[in-house]
Amino acid sequence: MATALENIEEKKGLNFIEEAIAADIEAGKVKNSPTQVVHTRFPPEPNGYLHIGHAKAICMDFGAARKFGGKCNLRFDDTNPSKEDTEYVDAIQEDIHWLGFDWEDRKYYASDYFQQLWDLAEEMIKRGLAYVDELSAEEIAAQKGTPTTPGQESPYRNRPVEESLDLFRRMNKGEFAEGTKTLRAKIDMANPNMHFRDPIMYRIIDHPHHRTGTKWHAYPMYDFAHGQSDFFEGITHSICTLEFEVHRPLYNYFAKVLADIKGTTYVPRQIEFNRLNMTYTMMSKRKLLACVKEGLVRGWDDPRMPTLCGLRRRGYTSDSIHSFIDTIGYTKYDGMISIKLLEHAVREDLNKHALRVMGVVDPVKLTITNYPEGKVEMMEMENNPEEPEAGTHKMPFSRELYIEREDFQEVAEKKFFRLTIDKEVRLKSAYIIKCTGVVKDENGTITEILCTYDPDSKSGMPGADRKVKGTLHWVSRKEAVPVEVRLYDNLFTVEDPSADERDFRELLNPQSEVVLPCAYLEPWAAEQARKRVGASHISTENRYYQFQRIGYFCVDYDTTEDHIVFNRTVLLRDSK
RNA sequence: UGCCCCAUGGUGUAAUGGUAGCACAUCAGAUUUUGGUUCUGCUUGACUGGGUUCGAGUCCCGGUGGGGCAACCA
Repeated sequence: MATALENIEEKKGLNFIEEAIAADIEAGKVKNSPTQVVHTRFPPEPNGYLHIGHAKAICMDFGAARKFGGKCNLRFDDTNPSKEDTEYVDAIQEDIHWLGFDWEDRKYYASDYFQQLWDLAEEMIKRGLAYVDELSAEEIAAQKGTPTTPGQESPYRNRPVEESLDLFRRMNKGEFAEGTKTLRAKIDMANPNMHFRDPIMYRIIDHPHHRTGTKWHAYPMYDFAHGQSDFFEGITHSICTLEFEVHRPLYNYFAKVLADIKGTTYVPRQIEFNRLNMTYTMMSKRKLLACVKEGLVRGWDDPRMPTLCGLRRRGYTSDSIHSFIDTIGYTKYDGMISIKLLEHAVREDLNKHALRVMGVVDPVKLTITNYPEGKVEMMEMENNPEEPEAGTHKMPFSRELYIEREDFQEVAEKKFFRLTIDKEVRLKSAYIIKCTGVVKDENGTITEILCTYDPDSKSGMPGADRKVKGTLHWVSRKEAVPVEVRLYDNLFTVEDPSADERDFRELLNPQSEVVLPCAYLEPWAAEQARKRVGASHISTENRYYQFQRIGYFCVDYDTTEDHIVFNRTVLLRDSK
């Protein structure tokens, strides 16, 4: 049988966590664990939707298991019924699958372990390692001390074991009000690590639990649930973010207690990495929830949200998320990642796969005065120059077209090489045209551009080989399909919204979503988009397009047979 | 004024005591029927002071700077 280590093609390229795991394998620690393979877990709290930061954790947890031939469990960390809900449970599973990971038959809940946790707590009381406290939250906070001053012991700290046991059992019968009693670990009120100052293990919560209903009235705290759940599942490596670093000694303390009671030497190991911070983005679930609840965005899956469902709706592919995560890496340095890196990742992926179409977002009419009225030619266009096998499609060309308003300047600035009076420009996949004049309305706004075309310059003909400085995209006015286009930009106007002293609502970018109700799209693309009606949000068929020379766009879920909606995922790189 | 952690170009990340490399960004050029893509090139880096060593980005000590810890949240 191959050892787990041999499953790694190359030991190089491992990040520091994977190196630690490899070392544990080598040291025989993994073999000593219950399942004898590298066993990780992804432990979301079902109190919100997953965001790009969670994707980083998911790739770590599931990725490490995959890399070492081990397993990764999905475990919902549902120890606080007042915040959690099943709505989130379903969404979380969909997002993990979207990223290409699967927990097989290992979907667990911390609430699966409520009984085991309870029994463990009772055992700890019996061993004199825990006691029921009757101080209020304020009192506990007051006697906890501060990071620089030691705390004081609770007057209930040394009460008889039987008394604590009796009170603890009654805490769970609904006999006491919320906040009146807690179970505390008896450790050390003067410890320099605040987490050792008799941490609360259980508190009373009178709120039905999404899975256990009203069976329990006392619920375990994170510190007394997480590591223990890891232990029950035989987790070898419990990987989490840096803010849990100071919890690790307590994690180890509780693990040792449990191992002693069980009479084993196996204990799970917690390792921490830096969480993802990204410019112009906020990861706080609380604030993200506020954006949703206050209607500041279209919902959890608003294309501006950093949530996985939001990014998906925006047009980000699962592959692009993976490549982004790969490039940012895992370290213990708490830095800030530029959102440009994410955009680069999606451009790189979409460049390879998105179908090229013509869409005019801000149209102005263009008339080719020497082109026959009523004539329509079907021009052939490559679906994807990066992928010739993707084939071609046809689009109609006629006397009256729309081009992009910004592609014309009456008086061209120095580096402008698009359309201007008396100059030639190429209409992509069609003819070379020359501007002869413009028509303006009473306000001086251009309403029509007049051109002539060179009949010998049709794409593919020898006359088309002439060098012209610019190439424009266009659509035929009569055949073009009006579509709604939603242009997206950063949700926030400042690089680091969470560091700003202003309320995050004041930092929202008013231009983060600009809806253009009437952009024009070539008919073939509209036809493709209609195939998306009724498609699942996860499916990728016919979803991603490049509007040539503008950016990448994807069909939005709001699309119906007669109302097509596109989201702008990201602009093309622009070296103008 | 306690405890824990961190420090490599503008940003992020490699190296495992032996030539500081990669990606993104930036800038310049070539190619291009997308000002896209692709290709080429340039510029820019070890927080600081000691120590160990033939040799230190890497190990040790002291500073400095940053992050975390005082929810009955996770």
